[in-house]
Amino acid sequence: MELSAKSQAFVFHFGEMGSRWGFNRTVGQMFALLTITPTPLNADQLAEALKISRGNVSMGLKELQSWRLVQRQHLPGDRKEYFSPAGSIWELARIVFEERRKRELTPTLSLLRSQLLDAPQDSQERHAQEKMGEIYELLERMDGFANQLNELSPEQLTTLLSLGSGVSKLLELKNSMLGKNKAQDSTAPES
Amino acid sequence: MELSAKSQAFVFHFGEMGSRWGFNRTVGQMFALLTITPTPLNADQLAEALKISRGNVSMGLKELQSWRLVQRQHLPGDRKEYFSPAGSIWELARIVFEERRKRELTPTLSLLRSQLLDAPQDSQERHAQEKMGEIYELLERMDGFANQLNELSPEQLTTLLSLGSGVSKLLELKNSMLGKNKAQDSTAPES
DNA sequence: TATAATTTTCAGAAATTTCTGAAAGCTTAT
DNA sequence: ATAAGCTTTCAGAAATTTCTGAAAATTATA
Repeated sequence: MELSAKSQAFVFHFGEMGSRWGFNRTVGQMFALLTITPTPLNADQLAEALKISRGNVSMGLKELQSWRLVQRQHLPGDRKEYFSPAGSIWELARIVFEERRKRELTPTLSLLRSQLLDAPQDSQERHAQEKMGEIYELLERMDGFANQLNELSPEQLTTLLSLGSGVSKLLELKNSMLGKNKAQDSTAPES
Repeated sequence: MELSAKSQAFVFHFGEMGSRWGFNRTVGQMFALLTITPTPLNADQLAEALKISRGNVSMGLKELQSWRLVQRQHLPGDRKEYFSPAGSIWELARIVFEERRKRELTPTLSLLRSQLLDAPQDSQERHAQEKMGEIYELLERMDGFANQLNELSPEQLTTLLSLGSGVSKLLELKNSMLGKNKAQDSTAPES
Protein backbone atom coordinates (compact mmCIF):
# COMPACT_ATOMS: atom_id res chain seq x y z
CA MET A 1 0.00 0.00 0.00
CA GLU A 2 1.30 3.39 -1.01
CA LEU A 3 0.90 6.44 1.18
CA SER A 4 0.19 9.78 -0.44
CA ALA A 5 2.59 12.55 0.50
CA LYS A 6 -0.02 14.16 2.69
CA SER A 7 -0.90 10.98 4.50
CA GLN A 8 2.75 10.26 5.00
CA ALA A 9 3.37 13.63 6.57
CA PHE A 10 0.47 13.10 8.92
CA VAL A 11 1.54 9.60 9.86
CA PHE A 12 5.12 10.63 10.47
CA HIS A 13 4.06 13.60 12.52
CA PHE A 14 1.91 11.41 14.72
CA GLY A 15 4.89 9.16 15.10
CA GLU A 16 7.00 12.04 16.36
CA MET A 17 4.26 13.33 18.65
CA GLY A 18 3.53 9.83 19.86
CA SER A 19 6.13 9.95 22.59
CA ARG A 20 4.57 13.10 24.02
CA TRP A 21 1.21 11.41 24.03
CA GLY A 22 2.36 8.30 25.78
CA PHE A 23 3.28 5.80 23.09
CA ASN A 24 6.30 5.22 20.91
CA ARG A 25 6.93 6.26 17.37
CA THR A 26 5.68 3.23 15.52
CA VAL A 27 2.61 2.89 17.70
CA GLY A 28 1.79 6.51 16.90
CA GLN A 29 2.28 5.86 13.20
CA MET A 30 0.11 2.79 13.27
CA PHE A 31 -2.66 4.62 15.00
CA ALA A 32 -2.48 7.53 12.60
CA LEU A 33 -2.55 5.25 9.59
CA LEU A 34 -5.52 3.28 10.87
CA THR A 35 -7.32 6.54 11.52
CA ILE A 36 -6.99 8.04 8.06
CA THR A 37 -7.48 4.82 6.15
CA PRO A 38 -11.13 4.25 5.18
CA THR A 39 -10.88 0.47 5.43
CA PRO A 40 -9.54 -1.79 8.20
CA LEU A 41 -5.94 -2.94 7.79
CA ASN A 42 -4.18 -6.15 8.70
CA ALA A 43 -0.79 -6.49 10.32
CA ASP A 44 1.03 -7.17 7.07
CA GLN A 45 -0.41 -4.08 5.47
CA LEU A 46 0.67 -1.97 8.41
CA ALA A 47 4.16 -3.43 8.33
CA GLU A 48 4.48 -2.83 4.62
CA ALA A 49 3.07 0.70 4.62
CA LEU A 50 5.20 1.80 7.56
CA LYS A 51 8.23 -0.26 6.58
CA ILE A 52 8.59 -1.87 9.97
CA SER A 53 8.91 -5.48 11.02
CA ARG A 54 6.01 -7.80 11.46
CA GLY A 55 6.95 -8.38 15.08
CA ASN A 56 6.93 -4.70 15.80
CA VAL A 57 3.44 -4.40 14.35
CA SER A 58 2.27 -7.21 16.56
CA MET A 59 3.58 -5.48 19.67
CA GLY A 60 2.20 -2.14 18.56
CA LEU A 61 -1.26 -3.55 18.01
CA LYS A 62 -1.14 -5.12 21.43
CA GLU A 63 -0.30 -1.73 22.88
CA LEU A 64 -3.09 -0.02 20.96
CA GLN A 65 -5.51 -2.65 22.16
CA SER A 66 -4.41 -2.15 25.74
CA TRP A 67 -5.31 1.51 25.26
CA ARG A 68 -8.63 0.34 23.78
CA LEU A 69 -7.96 2.50 20.75
CA VAL A 70 -8.39 -0.11 18.04
CA GLN A 71 -10.79 -2.93 17.43
CA ARG A 72 -10.17 -6.25 15.77
CA GLN A 73 -12.45 -7.64 13.14
CA HIS A 74 -12.51 -10.37 10.58
CA LEU A 75 -13.25 -9.94 6.94
CA PRO A 76 -15.25 -12.70 5.24
CA GLY A 77 -13.08 -15.12 3.34
CA ASP A 78 -9.87 -13.90 4.97
CA ARG A 79 -8.22 -15.49 7.93
CA LYS A 80 -6.17 -12.44 8.79
CA GLU A 81 -7.19 -10.10 11.57
CA TYR A 82 -8.09 -6.58 10.55
CA PHE A 83 -7.92 -3.48 12.67
CA SER A 84 -9.67 -0.16 12.72
CA PRO A 85 -10.09 2.70 15.21
CA ALA A 86 -12.31 1.80 18.13
CA GLY A 87 -14.62 4.76 17.69
CA SER A 88 -15.05 8.30 16.47
CA ILE A 89 -12.28 10.83 16.87
CA TRP A 90 -14.10 12.20 19.90
CA GLU A 91 -14.43 8.83 21.51
CA LEU A 92 -10.79 8.08 20.88
CA ALA A 93 -9.73 11.38 22.39
CA ARG A 94 -11.78 10.65 25.44
CA ILE A 95 -10.11 7.29 25.83
CA VAL A 96 -6.64 8.77 25.52
CA PHE A 97 -7.55 11.47 28.02
CA GLU A 98 -8.88 8.93 30.48
CA GLU A 99 -5.94 6.60 30.02
CA ARG A 100 -3.50 9.42 30.63
CA ARG A 101 -5.37 10.50 33.73
CA LYS A 102 -4.88 7.01 35.06
CA ARG A 103 -1.21 6.88 34.19
CA GLU A 104 -0.21 10.38 35.17
CA LEU A 105 -2.35 11.13 38.19
CA THR A 106 -3.37 7.94 39.93
CA PRO A 107 0.08 6.61 40.87
CA THR A 108 1.14 9.91 42.40
CA LEU A 109 -2.11 10.31 44.28
CA SER A 110 -1.66 6.88 45.74
CA LEU A 111 1.94 7.53 46.76
CA LEU A 112 1.05 10.84 48.36
CA ARG A 113 -1.87 9.35 50.21
CA SER A 114 0.39 6.82 51.86
CA GLN A 115 3.10 9.40 52.56
CA LEU A 116 0.60 11.64 54.30
CA LEU A 117 -0.65 8.89 56.57
CA ASP A 118 2.06 8.87 59.20
CA ALA A 119 3.14 11.91 61.13
CA PRO A 120 6.30 13.89 60.34
CA GLN A 121 9.28 13.19 62.63
CA ASP A 122 11.04 16.56 62.49
CA SER A 123 10.63 20.03 61.10
CA GLN A 124 12.21 19.06 57.77
CA GLU A 125 9.67 16.33 57.38
CA ARG A 126 6.87 18.57 58.50
CA HIS A 127 7.65 21.03 55.76
CA ALA A 128 8.03 18.31 53.17
CA GLN A 129 4.71 16.82 54.16
CA GLU A 130 3.00 20.18 54.02
CA LYS A 131 4.10 20.55 50.42
CA MET A 132 3.03 17.03 49.64
CA GLY A 133 -0.35 17.88 51.08
CA GLU A 134 -0.70 20.85 48.78
CA ILE A 135 0.27 18.75 45.80
CA TYR A 136 -2.15 16.06 46.83
CA GLU A 137 -5.01 18.49 47.15
CA LEU A 138 -4.31 19.91 43.75
CA LEU A 139 -3.91 16.60 41.99
CA GLU A 140 -7.01 15.22 43.57
CA ARG A 141 -9.05 18.10 42.30
CA MET A 142 -7.61 17.77 38.85
CA ASP A 143 -8.41 14.08 38.98
CA GLY A 144 -11.97 14.71 40.03
CA PHE A 145 -12.43 17.33 37.36
CA ALA A 146 -10.99 15.04 34.71
CA ASN A 147 -13.39 12.35 35.82
CA GLN A 148 -16.27 14.76 35.49
CA LEU A 149 -15.23 15.66 31.99
CA ASN A 150 -15.14 12.00 31.10
CA GLU A 151 -18.66 11.49 32.26
CA LEU A 152 -20.16 14.29 30.22
CA SER A 153 -22.17 13.34 27.19
CA PRO A 154 -20.57 14.19 23.84
CA GLU A 155 -22.96 17.11 23.53
CA GLN A 156 -22.12 18.46 26.94
CA LEU A 157 -18.45 18.06 26.22
CA THR A 158 -18.82 19.91 22.96
CA THR A 159 -20.66 22.68 24.75
CA LEU A 160 -17.98 22.97 27.38
CA LEU A 161 -15.06 22.86 24.99
CA SER A 162 -16.75 25.45 22.83
CA LEU A 163 -17.42 27.85 25.62
CA GLY A 164 -14.36 29.93 24.83
CA SER A 165 -14.23 32.96 27.02
CA GLY A 166 -17.57 31.79 28.27
CA VAL A 167 -15.92 29.67 30.90
CA SER A 168 -15.33 32.54 33.25
CA LYS A 169 -18.74 34.01 32.43
CA LEU A 170 -20.28 30.70 33.31
CA LEU A 171 -18.52 30.73 36.65
CA GLU A 172 -19.83 34.22 37.34
CA LEU A 173 -23.26 32.98 36.45
CA LYS A 174 -22.89 30.17 38.91
CA ASN A 175 -21.80 32.55 41.64
CA SER A 176 -24.66 34.91 41.01
CA MET A 177 -27.11 32.04 41.08
CA LEU A 178 -25.88 30.49 44.26
CA GLY A 179 -25.15 33.77 45.96
CA LYS A 180 -21.87 34.88 47.48
CA ASN A 181 -23.21 34.29 50.96
CA LYS A 182 -22.64 30.57 50.61
CA ALA A 183 -19.09 31.21 51.78
CA GLN A 184 -18.33 27.92 53.45
CA ASP A 185 -16.73 26.49 50.39
CA SER A 186 -14.84 23.71 52.07
CA THR A 187 -12.63 23.09 49.10
CA ALA A 188 -11.25 26.62 48.75
CA PRO A 189 -7.46 27.05 48.50
CA GLU A 190 -5.62 28.51 51.41
CA SER A 191 -2.86 30.34 49.61
CA MET B 1 22.47 16.71 52.75
CA GLU B 2 20.57 13.65 53.92
CA LEU B 3 17.11 12.86 52.68
CA SER B 4 14.58 11.37 55.07
CA ALA B 5 13.00 8.12 53.94
CA LYS B 6 9.77 9.87 53.16
CA SER B 7 11.38 12.64 51.18
CA GLN B 8 13.41 10.13 49.28
CA ALA B 9 10.32 8.14 48.32
CA PHE B 10 8.67 11.30 47.08
CA VAL B 11 11.72 12.46 45.14
CA PHE B 12 12.22 9.07 43.52
CA HIS B 13 8.59 8.80 42.62
CA PHE B 14 8.69 12.17 40.92
CA GLY B 15 11.73 10.96 39.07
CA GLU B 16 9.83 7.98 37.74
CA MET B 17 6.75 10.02 36.87
CA GLY B 18 8.91 12.72 35.33
CA SER B 19 9.01 11.04 31.96
CA ARG B 20 5.22 10.96 31.81
CA TRP B 21 5.10 14.62 32.63
CA GLY B 22 7.59 15.67 30.02
CA PHE B 23 11.00 15.67 31.65
CA ASN B 24 13.58 13.04 32.47
CA ARG B 25 14.23 11.26 35.72
CA THR B 26 16.85 13.51 37.23
CA VAL B 27 15.01 16.66 36.25
CA GLY B 28 11.94 15.29 37.98
CA GLN B 29 13.97 14.47 41.06
CA MET B 30 15.54 17.89 41.17
CA PHE B 31 12.20 19.56 40.91
CA ALA B 32 10.71 17.39 43.62
CA LEU B 33 13.62 18.05 45.94
CA LEU B 34 13.50 21.80 45.43
CA THR B 35 9.78 21.70 46.12
CA ILE B 36 9.88 19.94 49.46
CA THR B 37 13.02 21.65 50.74
CA PRO B 38 12.23 24.75 52.79
CA THR B 39 15.39 26.59 51.72
CA PRO B 40 16.87 27.22 48.27
CA LEU B 41 19.55 24.76 47.14
CA ASN B 42 22.66 25.18 45.05
CA ALA B 43 23.87 22.88 42.32
CA ASP B 44 26.37 21.09 44.51
CA GLN B 45 23.73 20.33 47.10
CA LEU B 46 21.43 18.93 44.45
CA ALA B 47 24.20 16.80 43.01
CA GLU B 48 25.14 15.44 46.41
CA ALA B 49 21.60 14.78 47.62
CA LEU B 50 20.59 13.04 44.39
CA LYS B 51 23.97 11.42 43.81
CA ILE B 52 24.26 12.64 40.26
CA SER B 53 27.03 14.48 38.47
CA ARG B 54 27.51 18.19 38.62
CA GLY B 55 27.15 18.44 34.86
CA ASN B 56 23.82 16.68 34.94
CA VAL B 57 22.57 19.13 37.55
CA SER B 58 23.62 22.02 35.39
CA MET B 59 21.67 20.67 32.43
CA GLY B 60 18.70 19.84 34.59
CA LEU B 61 18.53 23.32 36.04
CA LYS B 62 18.70 24.72 32.54
CA GLU B 63 15.75 22.55 31.61
CA LEU B 64 13.77 23.57 34.68
CA GLN B 65 14.48 27.19 33.92
CA SER B 66 13.29 26.75 30.35
CA TRP B 67 10.03 25.47 31.82
CA ARG B 68 10.06 28.53 34.11
CA LEU B 69 9.61 26.21 37.09
CA VAL B 70 12.54 27.40 39.19
CA GLN B 71 14.03 30.73 40.02
CA ARG B 72 17.64 31.64 40.68
CA GLN B 73 18.70 33.70 43.59
CA HIS B 74 21.84 34.66 45.42
CA LEU B 75 22.45 34.31 49.12
CA PRO B 76 24.47 37.04 50.83
CA GLY B 77 28.10 36.10 51.32
CA ASP B 78 27.91 33.17 48.93
CA ARG B 79 28.93 33.20 45.33
CA LYS B 80 26.96 30.13 44.41
CA GLU B 81 23.61 30.32 42.71
CA TYR B 82 20.65 29.02 44.66
CA PHE B 83 17.41 27.69 43.27
CA SER B 84 13.87 27.40 44.50
CA PRO B 85 10.45 26.75 42.93
CA ALA B 86 9.18 29.66 40.85
CA GLY B 87 5.87 29.92 42.67
CA SER B 88 3.19 28.15 44.64
CA ILE B 89 2.15 24.63 43.79
CA TRP B 90 -0.84 26.01 41.95
CA GLU B 91 1.26 28.39 39.91
CA LEU B 92 3.70 25.64 39.06
CA ALA B 93 0.91 23.33 37.98
CA ARG B 94 -0.46 26.03 35.75
CA ILE B 95 2.93 26.49 34.13
CA VAL B 96 3.34 22.77 33.50
CA PHE B 97 -0.16 22.62 32.07
CA GLU B 98 0.48 25.54 29.76
CA GLU B 99 3.87 24.25 28.68
CA ARG B 100 2.40 20.88 27.85
CA ARG B 101 -0.41 22.47 25.89
CA LYS B 102 2.25 24.15 23.79
CA ARG B 103 4.28 21.02 23.28
CA GLU B 104 1.48 18.55 22.73
CA LEU B 105 -1.16 20.53 20.87
CA THR B 106 0.42 23.40 18.98
CA PRO B 107 2.72 21.43 16.66
CA THR B 108 -0.08 19.13 15.55
CA LEU B 109 -2.50 21.99 15.05
CA SER B 110 0.01 23.70 12.86
CA LEU B 111 0.72 20.59 10.81
CA LEU B 112 -2.98 19.91 10.32
CA ARG B 113 -3.67 23.47 9.32
CA SER B 114 -1.17 23.27 6.52
CA GLN B 115 -2.35 19.81 5.47
CA LEU B 116 -5.90 21.04 5.21
CA LEU B 117 -4.99 23.96 3.01
CA ASP B 118 -4.72 22.25 -0.35
CA ALA B 119 -7.41 20.15 -1.88
CA PRO B 120 -7.39 16.35 -1.86
CA GLN B 121 -6.31 14.69 -5.11
CA ASP B 122 -8.26 11.46 -4.94
CA SER B 123 -10.82 9.69 -2.81
CA GLN B 124 -8.16 8.22 -0.52
CA GLU B 125 -6.88 11.69 0.18
CA ARG B 126 -10.35 13.04 0.58
CA HIS B 127 -11.10 10.56 3.31
CA ALA B 128 -7.76 11.17 5.00
CA GLN B 129 -8.34 14.89 4.94
CA GLU B 130 -11.82 14.51 6.35
CA LYS B 131 -10.38 12.69 9.33
CA MET B 132 -7.65 15.28 9.71
CA GLY B 133 -10.35 17.90 9.71
CA GLU B 134 -12.16 16.16 12.54
CA ILE B 135 -8.96 15.87 14.52
CA TYR B 136 -8.16 19.49 13.87
CA GLU B 137 -11.55 20.63 15.06
CA LEU B 138 -11.23 18.63 18.23
CA LEU B 139 -7.69 19.69 19.03
CA GLU B 140 -8.46 23.31 18.38
CA ARG B 141 -11.31 23.21 20.85
CA MET B 142 -9.20 21.50 23.44
CA ASP B 143 -6.54 24.12 22.85
CA GLY B 144 -9.01 26.95 23.27
CA PHE B 145 -10.44 25.41 26.39
CA ALA B 146 -6.99 24.91 27.87
CA ASN B 147 -6.22 28.54 27.14
CA GLN B 148 -9.37 29.55 28.93
CA LEU B 149 -8.42 27.53 31.97
CA ASN B 150 -5.06 29.21 32.01
CA GLU B 151 -6.61 32.63 32.06
CA LEU B 152 -8.85 31.96 35.01
CA SER B 153 -7.90 33.51 38.31
CA PRO B 154 -6.74 31.10 41.00
CA GLU B 155 -10.12 31.46 42.69
CA GLN B 156 -12.04 30.72 39.53
CA LEU B 157 -9.83 27.78 38.83
CA THR B 158 -10.40 26.44 42.31
CA THR B 159 -14.11 26.86 41.88
CA LEU B 160 -14.09 25.03 38.59
CA LEU B 161 -11.87 22.19 39.75
CA SER B 162 -14.01 21.80 42.83
CA LEU B 163 -17.28 21.63 40.97
CA GLY B 164 -17.34 17.89 41.02
CA SER B 165 -20.54 16.58 39.60
CA GLY B 166 -21.57 20.21 39.39
CA VAL B 167 -19.98 20.50 35.98
CA SER B 168 -22.90 18.95 34.19
CA LYS B 169 -25.38 20.76 36.43
CA LEU B 170 -23.68 24.00 35.53
CA LEU B 171 -24.03 23.24 31.86
CA GLU B 172 -27.73 22.56 32.31
CA LEU B 173 -27.99 25.83 34.17
CA LYS B 174 -26.33 27.60 31.30
CA ASN B 175 -28.71 26.05 28.81
CA SER B 176 -31.74 26.97 30.83
CA MET B 177 -30.51 30.53 31.28
CA LEU B 178 -29.70 31.16 27.65
CA GLY B 179 -32.59 29.18 26.30
CA LYS B 180 -32.26 26.82 23.40
CA ASN B 181 -33.64 29.43 21.04
CA LYS B 182 -30.66 31.74 21.37
CA ALA B 183 -28.91 29.92 18.57
CA GLN B 184 -26.41 32.59 17.56
CA ASP B 185 -23.85 31.50 20.08
CA SER B 186 -20.73 32.72 18.32
CA THR B 187 -18.62 30.12 20.03
CA ALA B 188 -20.85 27.21 19.12
CA PRO B 189 -19.45 24.33 17.11
CA GLU B 190 -20.28 24.19 13.46
CA SER B 191 -20.61 20.42 13.11
C1' DT C 1 45.19 42.00 35.85
C1' DA C 2 45.92 37.55 37.68
C1' DT C 3 43.68 33.95 40.27
C1' DA C 4 40.28 31.56 42.45
C1' DA C 5 35.44 30.06 42.47
C1' DT C 6 31.70 28.61 39.99
C1' DT C 7 29.00 27.25 36.00
C1' DT C 8 28.48 25.38 31.38
C1' DT C 9 29.56 22.47 27.65
C1' DC C 10 30.05 18.38 25.23
C1' DA C 11 32.41 13.96 23.64
C1' DG C 12 32.03 9.66 24.80
C1' DA C 13 30.09 6.03 28.23
C1' DA C 14 26.20 4.00 30.23
C1' DA C 15 21.47 3.08 30.46
C1' DT C 16 17.16 2.63 28.41
C1' DT C 17 13.98 2.02 24.79
C1' DT C 18 12.69 0.38 20.50
C1' DC C 19 13.03 -2.77 16.72
C1' DT C 20 14.06 -6.99 14.09
C1' DG C 21 13.62 -11.60 12.62
C1' DA C 22 13.61 -16.27 13.53
C1' DA C 23 11.38 -19.63 16.26
C1' DA C 24 7.44 -21.08 18.91
C1' DG C 25 2.51 -21.03 19.41
C1' DC C 26 -2.23 -20.88 17.83
C1' DT C 27 -6.10 -21.69 14.69
C1' DT C 28 -8.42 -23.35 10.84
C1' DA C 29 -8.84 -26.32 6.94
C1' DT C 30 -8.10 -30.66 4.76
C1' DA D 1 -3.77 -35.93 12.71
C1' DT D 2 -1.24 -32.97 9.68
C1' DA D 3 -0.29 -29.05 7.30
C1' DA D 4 -0.81 -24.30 6.07
C1' DG D 5 -1.67 -19.66 7.42
C1' DC D 6 -1.31 -16.41 10.66
C1' DT D 7 0.11 -14.25 15.24
C1' DT D 8 2.99 -13.74 19.22
C1' DT D 9 7.19 -13.92 21.64
C1' DC D 10 11.64 -12.66 22.86
C1' DA D 11 16.90 -12.58 22.63
C1' DG D 12 19.90 -9.78 20.86
C1' DA D 13 20.85 -5.56 17.63
C1' DA D 14 20.12 -0.90 16.75
C1' DA D 15 18.73 3.53 18.00
C1' DT D 16 17.92 6.92 21.27
C1' DT D 17 18.27 9.16 25.58
C1' DT D 18 20.55 10.22 29.64
C1' DC D 19 24.61 10.84 32.37
C1' DT D 20 29.48 11.63 33.56
C1' DG D 21 33.61 14.10 34.15
C1' DA D 22 37.17 16.74 32.44
C1' DA D 23 38.03 20.88 29.97
C1' DA D 24 36.46 25.46 28.58
C1' DA D 25 34.03 29.48 29.71
C1' DT D 26 32.33 32.78 32.81
C1' DT D 27 32.17 35.55 36.90
C1' DA D 28 33.79 37.45 41.08
C1' DT D 29 37.67 38.58 44.18
C1' DA D 30 42.09 40.08 45.55
